[in-house]
Amino acid sequence: MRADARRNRERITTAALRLFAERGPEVSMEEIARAAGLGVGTLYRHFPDRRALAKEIAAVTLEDLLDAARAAIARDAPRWDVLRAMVAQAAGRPMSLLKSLLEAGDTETPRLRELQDAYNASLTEVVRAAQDEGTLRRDLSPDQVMGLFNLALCRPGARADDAVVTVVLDGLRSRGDAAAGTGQVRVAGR
Amino acid sequence: MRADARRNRERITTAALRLFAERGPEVSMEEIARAAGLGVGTLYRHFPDRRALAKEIAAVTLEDLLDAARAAIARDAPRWDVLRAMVAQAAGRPMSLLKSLLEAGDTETPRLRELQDAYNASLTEVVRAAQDEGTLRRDLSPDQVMGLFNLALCRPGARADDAVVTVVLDGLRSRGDAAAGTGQVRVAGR
Amino acid sequence: MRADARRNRERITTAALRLFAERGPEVSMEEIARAAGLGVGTLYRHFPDRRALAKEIAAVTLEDLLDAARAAIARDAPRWDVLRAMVAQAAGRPMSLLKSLLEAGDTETPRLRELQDAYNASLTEVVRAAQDEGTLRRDLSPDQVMGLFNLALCRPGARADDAVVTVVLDGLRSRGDAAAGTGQVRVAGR
Amino acid sequence: MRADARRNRERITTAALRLFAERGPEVSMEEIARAAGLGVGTLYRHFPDRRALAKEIAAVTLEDLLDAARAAIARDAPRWDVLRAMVAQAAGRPMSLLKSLLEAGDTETPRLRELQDAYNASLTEVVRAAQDEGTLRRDLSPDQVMGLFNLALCRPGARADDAVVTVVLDGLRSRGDAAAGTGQVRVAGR
DNA sequence: AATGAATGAGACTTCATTCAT
DNA sequence: GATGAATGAAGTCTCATTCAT
Repeated sequence: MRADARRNRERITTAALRLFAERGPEVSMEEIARAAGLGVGTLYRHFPDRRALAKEIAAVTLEDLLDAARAAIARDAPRWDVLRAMVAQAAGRPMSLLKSLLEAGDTETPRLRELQDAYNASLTEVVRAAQDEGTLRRDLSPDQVMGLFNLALCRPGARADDAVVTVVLDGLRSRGDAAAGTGQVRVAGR
Repeated sequence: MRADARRNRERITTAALRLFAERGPEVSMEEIARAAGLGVGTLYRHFPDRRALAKEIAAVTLEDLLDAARAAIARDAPRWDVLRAMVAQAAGRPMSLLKSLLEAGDTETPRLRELQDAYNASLTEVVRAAQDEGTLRRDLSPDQVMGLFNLALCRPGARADDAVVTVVLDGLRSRGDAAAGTGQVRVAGR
Repeated sequence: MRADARRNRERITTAALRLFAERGPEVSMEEIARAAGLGVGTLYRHFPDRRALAKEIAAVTLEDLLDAARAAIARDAPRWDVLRAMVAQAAGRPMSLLKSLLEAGDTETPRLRELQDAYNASLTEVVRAAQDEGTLRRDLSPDQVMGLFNLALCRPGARADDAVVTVVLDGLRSRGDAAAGTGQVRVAGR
Repeated sequence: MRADARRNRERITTAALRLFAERGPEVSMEEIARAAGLGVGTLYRHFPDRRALAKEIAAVTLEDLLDAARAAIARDAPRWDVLRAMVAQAAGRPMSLLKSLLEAGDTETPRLRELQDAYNASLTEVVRAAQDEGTLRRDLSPDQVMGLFNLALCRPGARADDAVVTVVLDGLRSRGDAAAGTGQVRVAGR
């Protein structure tokens, strides 16, 4: 691939990443192209159709999250903190895109599936460990935890420390844990 | 209104209620008509435009929720249980429609506004009482609680006792409360 | 035909006459029915379709005009005055409907055709006589005079003595005629 | 703008100009597109909506008329002849479109408004001068003259020398003028 | 027979996708 | 290879016409 082609592809994914994150999964192709400073034609040269672009963005996002997750996992810290880090990482990403792709249930995209599997595997690992260390409640499967993360983060303007995330994290905390619920939600005047 | 017209109006609202709940606020008029076993024209005879239908469905939903909320409030039970009942009532309703209408910010529909205000008032009342009785965490405003409910329930297939709702409710529970977190999430195989 | 049926038919034609005259040939069937205080169904019972109603209104109008024309013709007055009377009669009638039907060129409606023929015959008679008496310019066919009348009158709010009618009549006046152009147009401030 | 785009835009305006002139202001976008040999989408790329197309056609028409009017005004000829030239220019143009836009009363389109004002100014100038030179009857305001022109020309197939135009012009001629009414209408067999 | 509800074709418009330049 | 113009299917809405009550 030529240098300019690579540059264009990059511009597209950057623009799409931002727009999908800021405005949800329904942004028009025209708009993405405009934000990338390119014509639609170029967009379609790089991605055969809208789904392909969406999947690419999803994949890139998952790769990033996976890298960050692995880094967090490698650290010598309570698994609960690793979980929190994974949530923090996901804030500001196009999670609603991930979710809508997941809901659409596309079984034919190996790369995406692999990434999802890998991410799920990492998450599962952390979830199990956190459950073992007694910080994460035991009655949830990793998938369900994933669902809750998605939920907490699939909002425009989601931040890692806002009320929703805090409450969800507290809800995930093990009940027997005395240290639970130390996070305080800032009461905002709407 | 003639018997057949009433019957058809009912069919329309039933179909719309279901489709908006199952598939979100973007279902097409054509599809709603089809689901009701009617032509599009009939839809438009009963509701001048898409917004009107959406508002009607929203209003009906809010009325139901409000009735149920008032009934629950009237009962002699812990306010926490009232909150739970309100959440339970909302499951399976077109909450995402409510949300999108709220976001669209239509100030010109008195009935809807009144219902929203009344519902908010009820919720606020319960929230404050639950915070007073020490079951609901004190660092959240009623609006934030509302936001969390919306979040927990604006999903296709949301159920009153699924993992998401359970975790969110637990996250809302006051930390000092020894009885907290008794609810068990069923571990589902995805 | 029963008495109430006749009454309804009358209501319809009255309403249609007025609406076609005031608002042109595009009024909706619904609106005509409403103005008549009836349901659309009743309208369609009396007139198989929109064209039929339009033709009926056109026919009624032509009949009226024809009666008035014949009365005027019978009088002992200059033929020019008869012409003017015919124009005056036509003001406030649904002339644009007549025109649009004429343009649509429906050859299959005997009654309408007969009426048009009869009216044309009367007009032709008057036109020829006026041309003979030297008041109407000689370079126009009766059809063209008819066209000009239509033109002068196919306006919402056309009145028998407004600027347009005056100018058209003056333009029709024979040039050699010393008495021509006595009519003064009121200069309106728009 | 690319060559093909310009060509297509031209095709659209040409087709629209013709259809609006021949069939009035209500032609469908579909039909205009078909007449231009293009898809509807292309129409909408060039003109955001129906009104925009209509305004463009109106503006182009007014520009043409204004140019021709100014050229005629600049000539050393009786103002009456200038008036006639202005009428002649307008024949075959989509005057009914102009009229309907005027009636719709769009105050938000500066260009169109300027053109209308400029054209009205030119016409007013010529009308006053013709009244001063004694050829145009004095009992009409420029607006009324404009109204008569519209009337004479808002017909499908209006031609500069047909019976209607001739009669209207003769009706506008000053009565004291001995030379009046020299124009002969061709008697058509319709 | 009267009513007005139901129908569906057609109008306007948007946007994912294809294709000429 | 890039561009943005062209396409047409699909969505919302209207209205002439049909039909159940």
